[in-house]
Amino acid sequence: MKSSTAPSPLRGTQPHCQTCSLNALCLPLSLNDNDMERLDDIIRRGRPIQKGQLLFQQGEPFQSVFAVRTGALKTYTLASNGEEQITGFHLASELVGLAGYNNDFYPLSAKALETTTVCEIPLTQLDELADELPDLRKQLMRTMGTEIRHDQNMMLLLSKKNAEERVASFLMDISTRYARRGFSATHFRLPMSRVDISNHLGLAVETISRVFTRFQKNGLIETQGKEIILQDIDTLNQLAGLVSDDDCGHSDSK
Amino acid sequence: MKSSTAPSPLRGTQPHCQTCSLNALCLPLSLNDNDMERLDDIIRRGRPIQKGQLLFQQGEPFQSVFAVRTGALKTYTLASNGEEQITGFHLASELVGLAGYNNDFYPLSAKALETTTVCEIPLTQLDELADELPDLRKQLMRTMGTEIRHDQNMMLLLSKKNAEERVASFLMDISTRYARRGFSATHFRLPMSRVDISNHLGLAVETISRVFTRFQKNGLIETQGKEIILQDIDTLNQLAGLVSDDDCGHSDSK
DNA sequence: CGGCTTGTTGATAGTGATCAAATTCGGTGG
DNA sequence: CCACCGAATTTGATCACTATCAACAAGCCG
Repeated sequence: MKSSTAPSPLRGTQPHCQTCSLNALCLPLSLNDNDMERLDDIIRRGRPIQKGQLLFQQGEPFQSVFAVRTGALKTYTLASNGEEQITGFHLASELVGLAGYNNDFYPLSAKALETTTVCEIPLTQLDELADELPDLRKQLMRTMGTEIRHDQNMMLLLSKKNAEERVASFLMDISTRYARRGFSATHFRLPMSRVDISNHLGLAVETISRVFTRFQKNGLIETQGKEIILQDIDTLNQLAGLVSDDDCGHSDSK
Repeated sequence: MKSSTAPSPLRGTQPHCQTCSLNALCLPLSLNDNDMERLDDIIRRGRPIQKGQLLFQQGEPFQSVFAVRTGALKTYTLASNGEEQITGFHLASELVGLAGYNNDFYPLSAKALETTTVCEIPLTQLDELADELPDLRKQLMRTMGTEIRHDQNMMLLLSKKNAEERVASFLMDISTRYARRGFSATHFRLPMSRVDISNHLGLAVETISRVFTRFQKNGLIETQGKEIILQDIDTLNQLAGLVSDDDCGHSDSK
């Protein structure tokens, strides 16, 4: 049995899944103590990644999956003409890289939006463990299923929503994810730049800026640089036409 | 060992994975004979679905995953305002429904584009089998990974490409998938309507129609209703800015 | 053959992109 | 602590792509 002899959160201290405050949200979710320890054994914790640094790059050999411990990442794909599309932002406890499963090479790149620490999970070992721990297998597939639903919601957003609806959807998405982590759902800091937001939402930067100011004039939000306060969640939700990520529109409709 | 006593393709004949011409593309891929038989045992083959019929509907209890045997399906999600976004078309051998994994309810609907037969795989049994057959588990995860990459390519298309590029991408995607099934890559029949295409690509029907005629004038394609001939694949590919679904942009770029 | 759905073509308009410029922010060094 | 520089953001003016509206043609099926 491992003992955590160093309770101080100093750099160099190796944390473990068992004591990680995120284990109820992260991959260990639903694993029993024994299984969690086996997962913990294959995880590598490296030094922090600085803002702007790449965690992995499209085309590199696909070797590991990552879980964000602190900080935030963006993942993006490159079109052959060089244009990039940000496919997602990843906050603490979220898994990055599973999109590449079945590929010898990463099909996307991941870059740190701020100083970020991650747990690295080597693919070969994760793969072996997935065959031995049914709960882990299920959790991996659940994570992939969630990713698919998220991406399909993004397709809907990109193909059917106008600029205001996109921004509202985006804000509510981030809000929900912060709330799930125990942070305020109405007052938070956006870790990404306006350019990143515009890229992700398929809009021009200028449009993001204009919608933000319009929302502010209408009393929906309050912004101060990257700090943001959601003042009228109901209207934002309505604008977003949002269906929360988990109920997937299951309702009495029709 | 099962024997196929009825070689005639009459209705009512129950085919099996072992003898299915699609087993090299479908879920049984990479399973050995023994494993394939166990998978085959849990599969149900029902009567054909007629054009326009629903295979399952968003919000219904999530009970089964399906593999298309013949025909074609579209899957789509509904926004809360009722607008629908077609997230994908599914041809023979392709799996439908995995996007809902981890959900108690289907997060999307599936409708037949033409008379279609499917293999139904009950989720609980598939789930059990996935824990017993490592190859099946890997294949399921590969399928989900492919779906994620496909959806992320769609995000790029919807957010960065103009009308002509979208249509070219679409045509090349369909072409590639037919070719993989042994059909012509240049001469095929689109199973979906123009409206479906426009919805999927985030364009108006009229725009689809106009791009088709423009392509025809420029000698890129030849159309006759749903029949289509690709006459200049190189230019189409270039327009698509396409990166084939499997190499995911791995190249010497940069 | 007639009614209805699907697809095509034309004219116009609107949303958001693009170009240009001003302003603020963030970090750095004096 | 403040001045300064480059980057990020905001604001304004104009343009373009594609949506929308309208009408027509062509399949499709009873």
